[in-house]
Amino acid sequence: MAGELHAEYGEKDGAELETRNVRVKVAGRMMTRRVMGKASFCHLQDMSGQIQLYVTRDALGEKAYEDFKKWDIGDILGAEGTLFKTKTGELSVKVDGIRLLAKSLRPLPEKYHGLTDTETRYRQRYLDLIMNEVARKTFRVRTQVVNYIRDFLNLRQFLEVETPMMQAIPGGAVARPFVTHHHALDIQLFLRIAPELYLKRLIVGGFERVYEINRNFRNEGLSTRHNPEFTMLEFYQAYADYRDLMNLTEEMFRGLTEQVFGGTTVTYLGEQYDFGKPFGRLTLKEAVLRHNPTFSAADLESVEKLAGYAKGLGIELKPTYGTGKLQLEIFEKTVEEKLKDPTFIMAYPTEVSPLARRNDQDPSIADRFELFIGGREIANGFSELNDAEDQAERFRKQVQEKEAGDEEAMHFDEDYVRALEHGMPPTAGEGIGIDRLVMLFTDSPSIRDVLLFPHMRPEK
RNA sequence: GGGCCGUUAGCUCAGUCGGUAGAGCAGCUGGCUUUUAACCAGUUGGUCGGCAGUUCGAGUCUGCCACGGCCCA
Repeated sequence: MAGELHAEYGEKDGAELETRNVRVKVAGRMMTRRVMGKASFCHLQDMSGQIQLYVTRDALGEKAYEDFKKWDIGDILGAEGTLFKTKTGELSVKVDGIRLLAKSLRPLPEKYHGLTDTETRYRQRYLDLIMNEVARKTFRVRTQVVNYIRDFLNLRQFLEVETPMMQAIPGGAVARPFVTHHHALDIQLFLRIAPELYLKRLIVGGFERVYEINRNFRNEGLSTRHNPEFTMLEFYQAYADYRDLMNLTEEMFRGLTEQVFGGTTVTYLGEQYDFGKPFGRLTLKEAVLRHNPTFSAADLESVEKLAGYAKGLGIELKPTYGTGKLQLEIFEKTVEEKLKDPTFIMAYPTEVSPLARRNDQDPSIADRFELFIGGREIANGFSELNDAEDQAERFRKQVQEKEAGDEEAMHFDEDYVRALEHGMPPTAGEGIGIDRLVMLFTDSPSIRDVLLFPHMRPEK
């Protein structure tokens, strides 16, 4: 491959290459071509990079050279010959055999400006990958990130598992699902919005450390941060609590930056984030008070005060909202985007955390955290609710909200409650949005930049 | 869902006041044995996103629609 040749011979000088007479075979797509009568140069591109070919009539013969001149940029060629350096010092192959392996019937985008039209880049990703090094780099980093996370968890005795993508009861998150139908069973099925309830069934089953990296589907609008299908990591560790996971997350992210960047500084959209220093940690209420100086701690416990304040912020309110939901709404409106450096927000209201364990001292809050970086939610974790009766009660509350018209509220999952009745050890679990994480690590402004085939409206 | 911007040759883009649609690259023909945005000469290529309207005349003005981008919800 081209990259290997540059790595091995790029530093050698021309005289040394000539005496060693290194024979090589290369294959790839012809990206450039410069014909000068009886001799030509072109570049072949493969997965590892590019290598220049020097193609001459003298080395190939009249017939083969005439054929070569008819081939187009974009064609896929195989060539063999010996390595040498041109007078400008570029490692090249002096070709004595060349073949057309696949014909390109359509012209490639223009070589200088390349392909910049965003719509074409997303719809015809193959062209984007052929033309843009930045796109190739982005998807390599994506794989690197996922590989690192797998290694990190595998090393700590987590077991990677796969749980149903098609579920009769969509659970584990607050979101509107996609609906489909199973003909043979004649039942309605939902594409999963989260794997959470299945992974915790595995904890009940004795797999005390499990994780899954896979797709979730949510029937929502599209934006620079939302795609209907997206990739989540969820992991669960028995005999751990949410604080253990905060520490684990911090360690994982710090290691990840070192792996991807060789340091702990991440630049995203022109701003720098330091993953080397300890991540910030404060409770949701502390965060709200800090960014809303006119608001007092007592106000945070008053529905009237909260609702009045929220209304002033232009937040749309529903009569079912309690203090917890109102606190969260105010937090999202006034604090979230300001959390630039990695920051854990802790102690979420139980009201908005239907699967999380209540705090032992204050049952109105849950032992839960979210991690924010660059003003965006990256991770969500908590000590899991393992009290079957409390869980049944919270499902009932969700069903009431669903009946009141909230399409995103949860269903009652009887089998999940039954599993909890068999006893689930104290467990902490966490979800990390892989796409948003990759956006951060590839300096991508849109989620579409980190999805190989983002969802688009059909062309016609 | 709302607002703003965009859509002209395969690609990247011009197009003045409403008056016969242009350039570079790619393609095609010819020349050129160390080029690299190769070069030189010649040349082909258009449902100007779609449909209506105004006008003697619309790429250009107006309306509606489609797709995309950004911002907001």
